[in-house]
Amino acid sequence: MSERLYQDLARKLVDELASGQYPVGSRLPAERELALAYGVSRPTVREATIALEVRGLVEVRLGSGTYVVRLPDHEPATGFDVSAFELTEARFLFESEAAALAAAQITDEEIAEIEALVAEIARENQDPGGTDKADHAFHLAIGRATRNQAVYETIERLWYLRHNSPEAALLHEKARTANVKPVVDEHTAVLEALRQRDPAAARAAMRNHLSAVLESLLFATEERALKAARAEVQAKRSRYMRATG
Amino acid sequence: MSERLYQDLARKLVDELASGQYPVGSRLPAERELALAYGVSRPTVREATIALEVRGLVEVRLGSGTYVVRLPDHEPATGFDVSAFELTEARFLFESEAAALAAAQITDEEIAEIEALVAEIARENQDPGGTDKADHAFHLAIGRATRNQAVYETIERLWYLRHNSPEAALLHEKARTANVKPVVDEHTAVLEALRQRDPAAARAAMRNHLSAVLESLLFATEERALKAARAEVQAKRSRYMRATG
DNA sequence: TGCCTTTAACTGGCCTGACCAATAAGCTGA
DNA sequence: TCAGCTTATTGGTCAGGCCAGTTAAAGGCA
Repeated sequence: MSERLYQDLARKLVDELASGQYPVGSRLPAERELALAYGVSRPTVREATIALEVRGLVEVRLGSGTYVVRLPDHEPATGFDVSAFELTEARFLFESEAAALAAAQITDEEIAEIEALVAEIARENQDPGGTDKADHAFHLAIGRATRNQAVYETIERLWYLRHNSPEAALLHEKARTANVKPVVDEHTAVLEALRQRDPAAARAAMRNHLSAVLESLLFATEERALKAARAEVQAKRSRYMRATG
Repeated sequence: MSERLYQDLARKLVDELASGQYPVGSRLPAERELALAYGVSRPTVREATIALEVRGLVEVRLGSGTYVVRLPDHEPATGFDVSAFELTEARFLFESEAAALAAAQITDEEIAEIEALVAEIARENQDPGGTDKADHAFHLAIGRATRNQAVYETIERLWYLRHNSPEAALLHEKARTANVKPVVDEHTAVLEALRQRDPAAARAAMRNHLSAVLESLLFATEERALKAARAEVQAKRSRYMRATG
């Protein structure tokens, strides 16, 4: 109730779409009609329809009307509350297969690109305050080599979710700095398998890499829990000391 | 250029966010200032900011201002133009592994649920005009059994994309009606592997199922191309007849 | 002097009413 | 019957205004 009017109206419209009142392809009432029906002004109606348009639910055609593009059913969750472990596990499952698919049809140019990225990853790891852009590019390049847009976007999405989970990013950073050397070797192994055009080897190398990431992530989680427990013990101890002074 | 003004403005604002001009947490200029700066009216500015808000880029706080929530980098593609083949291939890669993971930890309750869904799928296939809701529920139930939110959401997302590609849905429908019987057997095989808690068998059964879907999809594609070619020949022939008639 | 309250200058939320441009349906005339 | 014109309808945008929530500066009190 305390929502802004246009949000309230947008929600109502989504509900009506979901109820099947307006099938795909049908036209919504004119803005002036909606304004009258819901007791709001036309600018408010426009704001609500724009919200629906951005979500890809409707299409607004000048001089014609606003039409239903798709129903809000099955709308995928935003997925901002996935744990780092789950994300990496999903990548472990998915990117291994993607690597195998990529190995079957990768071009020389793509291999050269990935080779350069592995070198860049080595450089990144040297730098203590370095980013993981090359690492990102590495995994995306493999996704691109699958020649499958759905695979590519899924890899991209999983990485994206990781970057939008503060906890995940923190743990990853922690885990990454812990073992610099192996990470490069793991990437090199993937590259070598791709160069051999060996799907099974590529799958194995990627599984090995991501299971290592998973392991170091679990290690970081443990370490963090231990640190938190120690801090708690310390706090209790000092409180006890003060009390018993 | 031919974009609507608010879309144009929204794009410009996104560009400025991407350029780092406004870091996360900072405040954008007031609506009245933006209107003046870009030579548009305030309602237009409001429409643009609402578009950004729906995309999760900014947060609008009444009486305070609009603040940057996240940068538009790494924004995942909307993915509305993925072909049916690519989607199914991605599912083939991903859901097989998900089934293996699920087999390792599925509960008796979940097995019973999936069992009921397989029966429901059989019923759906009897009905010529039936939906594929049970099929959908089947795959989601396996995703849930992985105890991994990221895996679940990815499966959900791939299915969702399928339903939003008109071409994909059509081909699927075509492919589905072509081979009713095998589909039930394939689902039953997956169920049996899950019941045995056998990851390798579950992976194999799911791979078998989705590769069958992939095959029938290719068949439908061929058939459609043939039909289109025939229609084209027919059209040319009749035109020739009229011309020479 | 320093803290707290008050107040006034913002900011977004929403409205009225209007004009323009693109569309599409209806009309008209051939 | 159909092409071309007319006109009602629809979204696109603007101007200007009032209200309500927020914030920080100004002022009062201790």
